[in-house]
Amino acid sequence: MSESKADQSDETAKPRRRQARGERRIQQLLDAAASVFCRTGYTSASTNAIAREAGVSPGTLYQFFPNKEAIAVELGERLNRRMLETHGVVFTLENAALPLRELLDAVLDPMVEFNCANPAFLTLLQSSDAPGHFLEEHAALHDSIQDRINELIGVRNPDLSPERRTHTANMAFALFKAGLVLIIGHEGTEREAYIAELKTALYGYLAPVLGTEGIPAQP
Amino acid sequence: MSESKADQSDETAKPRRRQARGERRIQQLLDAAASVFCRTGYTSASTNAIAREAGVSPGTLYQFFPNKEAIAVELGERLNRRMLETHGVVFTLENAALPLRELLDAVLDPMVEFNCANPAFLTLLQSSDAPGHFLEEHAALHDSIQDRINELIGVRNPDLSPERRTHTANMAFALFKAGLVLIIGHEGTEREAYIAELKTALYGYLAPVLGTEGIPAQP
DNA sequence: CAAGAATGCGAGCGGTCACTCGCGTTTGTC
DNA sequence: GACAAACGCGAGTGACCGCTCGCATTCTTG
Repeated sequence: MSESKADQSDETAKPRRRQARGERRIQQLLDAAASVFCRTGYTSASTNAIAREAGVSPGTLYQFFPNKEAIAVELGERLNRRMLETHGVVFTLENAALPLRELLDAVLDPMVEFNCANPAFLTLLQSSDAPGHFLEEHAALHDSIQDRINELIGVRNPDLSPERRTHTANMAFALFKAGLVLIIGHEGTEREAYIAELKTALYGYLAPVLGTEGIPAQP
Repeated sequence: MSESKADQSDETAKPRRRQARGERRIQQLLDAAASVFCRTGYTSASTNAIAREAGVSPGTLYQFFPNKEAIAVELGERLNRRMLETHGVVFTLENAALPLRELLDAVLDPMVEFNCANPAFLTLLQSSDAPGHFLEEHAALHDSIQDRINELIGVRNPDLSPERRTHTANMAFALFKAGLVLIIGHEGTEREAYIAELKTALYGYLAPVLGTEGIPAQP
């Protein structure tokens, strides 16, 4: 899935040459899948419904994905990749040194915006049903974000024990996801209100651990 | 599907006389359902699996429940009823007047204990898939808890605008559920640690709104 | 252009699931 | 004991779902 054209050393001779049309179809199908997953969740989403939403036949769908699970995995990977691009901008050392209030703005605003624009990401992160291998991918998604938070806390407060740091990172992420559900579930000024509430909550939780002041630049 | 021979006026014409054996079966089936729902989620749980777990045949299951949805609804109602008994003890005026730290202990400890003992409750609260009517029941469950929180905030800080109070109650409940997921997902000292983290988070969030001090008794 | 590969289709296959039905067993009531 | 109602069974039914297959169409390449 990941390596499309690289002749990898060992296995999987993949002589599949995609045409531009094919890449376009894949994108259509993933967009449709995101829409259907959001509406019904992973398990209840039927591949026929995804194909219909994409305006293609079931057979065409299986031209590009070996099975239903692969659709969710590929969608998750793509969203995660785009999320990590946001991460790269967001979890920087400069941001980590900011006063807490500004740090939260700098981290949360892009994250919230991304998730409002791509609600499927939250859906995949939350989906607790789903069979076997999908759960592993799910966990990987989770950890990849978790690590960033963990790292940021470590930079900001190096004296914290690793256990407390992990607990704090886990809880902070969980609180963030909980807030996201409310945020995505509302619109307009209501949404803005919940964004503010989420920041308040995280500020109150993290202030004692990370301090409210910024960190001066190191020599 | 729904009511086959219902005289619809208001009451359900229910000439069904249950024997003690039947009530016992119903409890067995609900226990089995709780177990299966927890393991696989609502959608992926099959009625055959529930019947097997309860040690009865599929036909017997349908002697007591008209369809799969009704099982989840009845289970939700029973758990909610038991939860409300806990609520009654927990959301009292005396508790509302306590210093915030103790208020959180008084409210959260029983709630956490209940949810650890009945993980199906969280599963039903979280289940985002599930078809039509189940979602209404789900929302009702949700609101019934939400109202209690709303009320407690109102008693504690009557000057808060209704909108802010609702936002605060929603967010507090969301944070609680997020913490519960972590708590139920761990055991032993890890679990204790996350309980402490959840209390810290809620304290940090609620302190500016509710105040940290207790409220003296009114004349 | 010709040939082969990639794309596209949709009826249909095997399987699972929610739910039913006919019939046998237990229980309560007179 | 007699009768009806509640309980219990499990093979079976229809619907849906993931996925396949044979065949038609479109693109790339030489």
